[in-house]
Amino acid sequence: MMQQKTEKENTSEKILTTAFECLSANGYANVSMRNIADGAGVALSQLAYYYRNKEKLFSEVINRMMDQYLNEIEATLKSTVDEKERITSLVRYFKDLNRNNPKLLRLFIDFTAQALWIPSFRQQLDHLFNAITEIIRKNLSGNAAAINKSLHGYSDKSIATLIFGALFGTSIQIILGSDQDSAFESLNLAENLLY
Amino acid sequence: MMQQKTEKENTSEKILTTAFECLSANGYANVSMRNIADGAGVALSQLAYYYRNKEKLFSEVINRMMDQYLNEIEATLKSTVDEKERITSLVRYFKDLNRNNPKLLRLFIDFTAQALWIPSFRQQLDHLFNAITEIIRKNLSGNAAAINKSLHGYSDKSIATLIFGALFGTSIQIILGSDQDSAFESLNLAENLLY
DNA sequence: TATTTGTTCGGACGTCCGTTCTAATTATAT
DNA sequence: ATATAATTAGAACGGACGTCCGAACAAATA
Repeated sequence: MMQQKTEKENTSEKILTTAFECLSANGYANVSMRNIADGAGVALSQLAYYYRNKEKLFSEVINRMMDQYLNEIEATLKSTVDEKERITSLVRYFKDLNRNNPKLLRLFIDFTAQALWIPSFRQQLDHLFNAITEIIRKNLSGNAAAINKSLHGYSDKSIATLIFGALFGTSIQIILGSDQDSAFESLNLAENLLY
Repeated sequence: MMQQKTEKENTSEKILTTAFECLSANGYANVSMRNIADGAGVALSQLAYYYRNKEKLFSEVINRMMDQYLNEIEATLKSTVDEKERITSLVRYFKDLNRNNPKLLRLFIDFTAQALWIPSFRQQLDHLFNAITEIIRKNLSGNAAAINKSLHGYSDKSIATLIFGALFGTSIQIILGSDQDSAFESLNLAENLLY
């Protein structure tokens, strides 16, 4: 029946959104399956029923976030007509993330650390890194030329990796540092440098 | 007596070095006090005797590393006579870390994630971030001038934060990515960009 | 030697964890 | 209505965890 099917989707979905909230607020190691079950208002065994185990559940949370935000990034870039401004708008997207969505950044930083020790997470994160740097690489256009004017022999991929590294590394300092405003200025600096 | 004092230092020291090995190999969440006690060949209760609890023990491990490597960095920079080369040699130091001391980088990445949830770790990491960016800031000399030739209004601190962010973020990609060599090229690129 | 002080040890406590199992309930199909 | 499958709830399992305690031991003092 329709009713039952939507109920089911609601249950699995509620688990997933609750898992995101718990994980982004407390981190993978500090969140138990019981926390999530209680938060979602479902029985503990439901988590295993829909997602098998904790690792797969977290993996699914990350997958959702990856899909959503990679699409957002691509959409943002496509809507930027001036090619030279595309990298700039990407930096702006990162600034928005820091300002308005620190939960997501915390989730990804925590996931990054987990990926050090859990092979399946590592593979998933590698995919994310490649997707992001590939997006950057495709939108370098003018920037790469400017860089290669003075330096030679560096691939677009290396440039993209460095740019993403700067954005990611600076975001970590913003999230964790004591004077976040000062660190945030570094993203403004990055935006101007890349224009 | 002398004998007894060195014995004591040996025990506490053995715990500390074993803790470093365990933590850099498996991460804070995956290492138990029993693992460390077994690895060091001492009784479990010795860990509490010398370091009170797990959090303090890890904190002490990090403190040691901070002292050691901050000193190494300062020494490296002081031995670089040409002022314009100092940032370059700092990037080289980071490259060495990626090549020869991935254990340490893993430890710091894991510690960074823990700092998201544990206040005392966060404070400690903030201190480390400030120390590193301050070192970079003091040694900018020519670089800042070059940047400020085209851009105005950005403090040396912002520049230093961005540089460290780039080094840290790129290192994370090197440690976790599947093609590490390609990511490593980004550090070479950073070195050339900053010269 | 007797006493005090600093170490070391093994073990136990209570708690929380992820996972699994069984029984009950509900929906679907015959 | 009855049988079959899907879904739910709750309890229980075995294990690992950080922490704590009291006894045993060694060293230093006097």
